[in-house]
Amino acid sequence: MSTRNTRWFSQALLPWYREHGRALPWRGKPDPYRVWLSEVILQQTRVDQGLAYWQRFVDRFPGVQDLAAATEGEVLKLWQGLGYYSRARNLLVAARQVVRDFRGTFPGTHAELITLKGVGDYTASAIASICFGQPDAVVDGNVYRVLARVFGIEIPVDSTEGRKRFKALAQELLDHDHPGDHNQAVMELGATVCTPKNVACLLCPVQGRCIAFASGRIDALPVKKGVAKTRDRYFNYLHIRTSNGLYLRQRTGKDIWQGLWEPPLIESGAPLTAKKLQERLGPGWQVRSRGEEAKHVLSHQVIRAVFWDVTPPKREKLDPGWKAMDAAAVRAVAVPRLIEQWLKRAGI
DNA sequence: CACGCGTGGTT
DNA sequence: TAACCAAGCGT
Repeated sequence: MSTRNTRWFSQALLPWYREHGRALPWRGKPDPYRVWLSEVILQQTRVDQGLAYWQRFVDRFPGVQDLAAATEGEVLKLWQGLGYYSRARNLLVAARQVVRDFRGTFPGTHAELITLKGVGDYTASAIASICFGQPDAVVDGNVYRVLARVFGIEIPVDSTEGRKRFKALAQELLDHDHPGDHNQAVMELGATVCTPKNVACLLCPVQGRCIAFASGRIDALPVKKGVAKTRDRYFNYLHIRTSNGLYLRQRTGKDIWQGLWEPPLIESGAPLTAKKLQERLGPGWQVRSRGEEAKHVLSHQVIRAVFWDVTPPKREKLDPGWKAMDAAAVRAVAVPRLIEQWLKRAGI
């Protein structure tokens, strides 16, 4: 049990936050449903990117019961373009958990909140502190950066030891009288002042006690072990359009874009020539033209996609998982950005 | 517990 | 440009 003085941190941060914190729509009167929605949307996502999505979800699903009654397809469609689609699938699962397990009312403790799918330690702490005044400190990327700099901590934040130490420090610093504002203040400082690059130390309320600032180590903190390298993948999409419409199929399995729709896909270990594709498809298929190539960069993959214009053999039984869709049907299903952009360019 | 999961902004 | 990073989570 540390007895060092930690009060100054919150005492400097809270007034700054109340004057400079952004007026985000879920602040003010914090309704757990709206806060939960914002927290899930903002996982690994910037406020600027997530804000419009939050508004769409609140408009379409004003309460957790409304969301619980939705289909996965509709939730994915509303989520389209935001990435990390497991968040959308888990969002629906969690909404149904709240209705079934908690009679439609969000639970108010960390232990109960964390039972919800897609709600981990961070999100449970955020909801518990912001909506229910519980003394649970949040630790996100902002908190790692702020604490590493202010306290001059060189332990890698992406290590088991680091996660443990930063969590303990954040909990020690937490203002128990204002846990929600305190948590949001640290994150807001990290998002707007104590940023990864272009740090605004001159505007920082704790500059006077910041070890990294005093020792000129702002750019060296926080320490990270490193990121996993990316792999290249080659996607050959089959553009098949008949009088029945455009053929799409839904992605399944553990791969990317689970639950989203795309044209029939042949993945290869290297770029494919028209002849090679023809061999893969088999007799009767016509490879009419090689469409544009699109480079799509994900966090751990680089996808090089080619859209091939092909015609299946007459009277050939196509894969039953391939669905012929008219324009309205295509617009109604969720597609990855890569496919969304192709559809747009192709005028579909 | 190390890894995989999207997209977009910034440098 | 390639690299880095963002209000993390599930497995």
